[in-house]
Amino acid sequence: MDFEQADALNQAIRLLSLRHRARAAALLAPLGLHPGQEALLLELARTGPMIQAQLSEALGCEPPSVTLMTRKLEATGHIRRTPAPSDKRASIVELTDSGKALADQVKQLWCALAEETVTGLPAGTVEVLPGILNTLTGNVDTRRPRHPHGRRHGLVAES
Amino acid sequence: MDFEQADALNQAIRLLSLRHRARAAALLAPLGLHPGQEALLLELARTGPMIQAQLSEALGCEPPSVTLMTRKLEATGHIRRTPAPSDKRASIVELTDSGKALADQVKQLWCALAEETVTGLPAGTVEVLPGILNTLTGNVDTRRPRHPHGRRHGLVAES
DNA sequence: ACAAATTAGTTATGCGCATAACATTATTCG
DNA sequence: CGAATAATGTTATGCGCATAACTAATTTGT
Repeated sequence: MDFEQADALNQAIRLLSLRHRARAAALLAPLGLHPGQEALLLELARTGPMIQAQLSEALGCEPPSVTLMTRKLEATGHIRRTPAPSDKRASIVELTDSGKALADQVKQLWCALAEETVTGLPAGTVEVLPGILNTLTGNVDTRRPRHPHGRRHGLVAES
Repeated sequence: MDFEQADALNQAIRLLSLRHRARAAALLAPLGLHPGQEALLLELARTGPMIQAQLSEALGCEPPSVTLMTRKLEATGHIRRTPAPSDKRASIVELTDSGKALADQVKQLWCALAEETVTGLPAGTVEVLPGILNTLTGNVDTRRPRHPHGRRHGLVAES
């Protein structure tokens, strides 16, 4: 691949990251949220109470980031952290009532943002887009074991 | 669009941002660069000496970000900032020799990263991918001129 | 059983990015 | 002209994200 093509691609990804995040920030600001925090709330809404290590895995960011994010969301009263009885190292994170309400609002915004994002795309593209993006992500994902040519989009839980 | 679809899309964009940036960081680290800085070097290599305001526009980030990034790249000796003779407010930014050499190395990495990123994509997808991503970016870009259509599809108006 | 290795979480630090408030210089216009 | 306005850049501050170094708790292996 020549540099022109490569640069167009990398630049496009970088710009999409910046603008999509900026747009998310603008939408989330009225709710008192910063971009990144919504993902944590949505994950808790989807999966229920969980350990920070699981959050780190689900969100795709490192434990220290989770520590700081949960601390701030706890300070604003949207989540609660309680020590896990079965493991004295771990702390269980869960949504408070205000956190649940906020997550519902985020869901609304999230739909609006997605629709805004894909406006004007060629027919049929919207359906395959998430798959394409996930393929790209998988290709550069260093934290999760690489499946060389594995065609299996495993819906199976890994042991 | 229902929440499942919207979430899949937004989440996919967020994760791609994180992982692509992380992969870029891993590739750039041996060169002593942090992700984001490579874009500045490449822009200077592409366009030649320019004002910080132009860099801000080209990179799609705000002037204070440019101030800090240029300061750090100047400290590491890769760029040079000289006062503009025609405009006492502005400062001209340009690559030093070491900066030019570094930019060339970045170009190599950038090609490798792009190829790695698009591995395994359906035939024909690679060619249209940058265009798709740019469409998405344009749809959520608040700093650029609004969509050519007068029609505003956004659900949240920013007065 | 107990030392070694792993795992959960935190603290410290640094970068890129943002907004807000500000100083300085250019430009526009009454 | 001179005053209002716009543009360039900086400082201060804050968030998300990262890595490195650390503590404390749990699991493993012999």
